[in-house]
Amino acid sequence: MESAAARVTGSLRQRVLTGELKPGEPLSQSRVAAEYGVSRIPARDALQTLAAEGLVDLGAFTAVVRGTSIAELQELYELREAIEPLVTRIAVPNVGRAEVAMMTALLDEMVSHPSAIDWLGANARFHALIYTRADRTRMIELTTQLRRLTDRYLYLHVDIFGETGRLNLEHRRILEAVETGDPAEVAELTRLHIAASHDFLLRHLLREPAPRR
Amino acid sequence: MESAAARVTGSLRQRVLTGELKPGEPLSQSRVAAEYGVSRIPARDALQTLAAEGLVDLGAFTAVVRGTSIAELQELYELREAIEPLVTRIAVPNVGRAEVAMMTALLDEMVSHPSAIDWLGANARFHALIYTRADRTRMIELTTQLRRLTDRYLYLHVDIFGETGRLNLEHRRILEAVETGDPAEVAELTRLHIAASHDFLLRHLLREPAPRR
DNA sequence: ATATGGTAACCTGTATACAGATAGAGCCAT
DNA sequence: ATGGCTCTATCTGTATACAGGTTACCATAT
Repeated sequence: MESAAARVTGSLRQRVLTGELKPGEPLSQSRVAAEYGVSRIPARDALQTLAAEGLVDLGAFTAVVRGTSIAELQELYELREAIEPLVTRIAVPNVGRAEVAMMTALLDEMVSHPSAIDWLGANARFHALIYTRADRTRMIELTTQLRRLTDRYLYLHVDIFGETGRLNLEHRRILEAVETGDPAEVAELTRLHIAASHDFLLRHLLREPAPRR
Repeated sequence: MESAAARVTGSLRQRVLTGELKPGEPLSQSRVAAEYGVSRIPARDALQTLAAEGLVDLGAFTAVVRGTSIAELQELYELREAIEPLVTRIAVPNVGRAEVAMMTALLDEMVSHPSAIDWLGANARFHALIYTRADRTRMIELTTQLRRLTDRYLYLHVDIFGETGRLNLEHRRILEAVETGDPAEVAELTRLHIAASHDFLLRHLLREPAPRR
């Protein structure tokens, strides 16, 4: 069974990620509680969880949907570029046929032009299939969290579909290197893959009017 | 003013870190609440916070003080070795005389043989003085958290004082490189500093009977 | 027009109360 | 004696209630 708090957390997370709840929007415990038909306690739990994930700010007065900034984006990508290649290097020797098969399927799924949310989901699962085999619980948790936060920038500021071609190609290269079984090569491709997304986002953000609040 | 939840969180954190609360010890909301003379809600908040920090496990039935393992230690140090040199490289160009002066004072403090808890505190502040100047909120937060978790292993399993000589020397080298203003050099010295602590802990842990639960 | 003070609406932190879930002790059958 | 079952202690999740604190607005004074 799923607790009310978990349900609210999951729903709010989606709504913040997709931009339905906009940066700066206040999320009071009472209103969240009323909206989901629960009491304030699970609403409060959900907001605390999301705050720990970095999706909302827990101000003194009321919680607000966290804003975005180029400085934060920079920081998030610096972390991803440091950690994901590390996990990759550790994981690749343990990646077997089962994972390769599933990654191939996910690659097809991404090529078949799904919605943005589905594409990003498949993308996350693609990389997760490698990372899981590193057997590093905390690293994987951290990676998931960082990826969620950067994906938010994609949702909010960018139309992905100009780039899926390049991204699909990079994924194919990564998959090939996985099959070859060269950890350092996969790690380096992963780093480049992340750096490319960073550049891509940066180009779009610098073109936008002003960082939304 | 400090909320009841914050007070409980801080106190429990100390008690878990120093080993007064041992790995595996159950922490029920009710007992924590009773012990601190508060209601269950702030106790619950405190346990959630500590769970997010990785100091307790939030099982289905009751929260328990998180255990230690060589695998987790490995993972924590891998992360620290990846992130702290990165923050260092970014921060060093912004470190000024004020920081160097304070770091010198902290170094003296550490040389003067304080208690383990004070030594570790000064040590944390020493490195934090560099990191702060990187202006990377999330990285610093993450670094703080990782350091706390590894410090716990020092408290639980090791008597530091065999090693303070080496550690003080490494700190002095780091400080010198900071004064010279060579980011790459400070970053590398930091990485080695962390790796040395990892090795040190590992040697002691492998000598112990069994990983405590 | 601008500054000031008071008030109402809203929000959080915390306490208390209740229902459902879980673990462990003891009992029963084999 | 042992395996399984039931019962009770305890625990968590959630609802509701209350006591401050904060914000914003409006009326009033300058």
